[in-house]
Amino acid sequence: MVLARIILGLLAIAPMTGYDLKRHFDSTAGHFWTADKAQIYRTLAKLVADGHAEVETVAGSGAPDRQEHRITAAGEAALAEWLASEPERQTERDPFLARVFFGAGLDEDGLRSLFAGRREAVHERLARYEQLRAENSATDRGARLRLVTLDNGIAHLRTELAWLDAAEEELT
Amino acid sequence: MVLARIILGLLAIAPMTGYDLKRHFDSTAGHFWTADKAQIYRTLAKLVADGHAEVETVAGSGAPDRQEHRITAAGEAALAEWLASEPERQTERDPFLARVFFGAGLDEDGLRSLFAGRREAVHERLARYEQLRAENSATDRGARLRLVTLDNGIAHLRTELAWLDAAEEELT
DNA sequence: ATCGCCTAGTCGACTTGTCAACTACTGTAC
DNA sequence: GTACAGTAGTTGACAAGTCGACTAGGCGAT
Repeated sequence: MVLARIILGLLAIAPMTGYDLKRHFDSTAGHFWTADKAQIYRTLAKLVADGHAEVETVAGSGAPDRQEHRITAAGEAALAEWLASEPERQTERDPFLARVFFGAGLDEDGLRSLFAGRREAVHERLARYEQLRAENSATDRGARLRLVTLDNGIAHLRTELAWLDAAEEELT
Repeated sequence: MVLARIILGLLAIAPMTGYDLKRHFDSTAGHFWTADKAQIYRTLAKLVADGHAEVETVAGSGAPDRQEHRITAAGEAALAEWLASEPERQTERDPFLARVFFGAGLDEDGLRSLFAGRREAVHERLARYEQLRAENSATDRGARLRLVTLDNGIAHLRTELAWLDAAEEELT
């Protein structure tokens, strides 16, 4: 459900193919949602079946044909309805924290490498987000809202780094 | 897979019933994982089938019988193996941020109530975590590790509140 | 020329997670 | 005296997400 709405939201910004959507989930939308491409294509098919989107096959110039998906009026209504509805409650799920939680079953070295791996992953993500942040500017309200969610990701990654410092300090 | 390991980890701390596990996911483990009770009972059955846990029926005094699950040696080995294995990569999924991302489709009031709802939910969670934090002390390495993950949750919730302030400020 | 990568999309099998209903007993509040 | 909340567990139907393999053409490098 959420994925269908997010795709609808992306289609509302611009018509896209499943491939384009996948790239968005791997970059601009990656800080709040991810999706497998199989799932993306299936969801697109469902959106079309529900009349929330339309397909137009665009002949690819030197590339495969593109199935451009465009949001319909019904789709826009469904999106607006979702936005105004009660937010779904968040389910926290962090396998890294789970490992730390049970870290007693790990020796000092194992724990250290667990933290080191996390640190690296967070740094990588942070670099990507900051790059993205620098590439975009808040031209209108929509862009400003999108940037603000990116700032959320950046803030949390910085918090994670600070926590890593404190945690490693405390567990010495 | 992760849920099975987390349950194994909890059983390694103390033998438990599915009901006990559910309460843990709703409290002490809730900051890094949640689980539906149907899923918990099914996973427990799988752990028993795999020889990672054993069941013992304890007659309930005035209450229903309890199916106490105890980790086996094989289960402990599986848990240790998981802890030492490559961490699964994190999939960020936040429906609230998704809503903000597409917030252009919402009027000022809708956006305000979206933020207000989040703020309230975060406050509530933070209060729960801080309560938990105050109730527990770091007696040994295991307890220290568990508390440190709780601190992670607290740090992120505080960051979220700060971000909410900044975001609302910026979007005025 | 052949290998790997990018674009673009499809399919089947599978795992994981969610929802709602249902059984069954106890203790407490109204 | 009965309605509700808590303990304890089960089941079926679904929805959501993951993985790997497959087709198919184009482009650049070796």
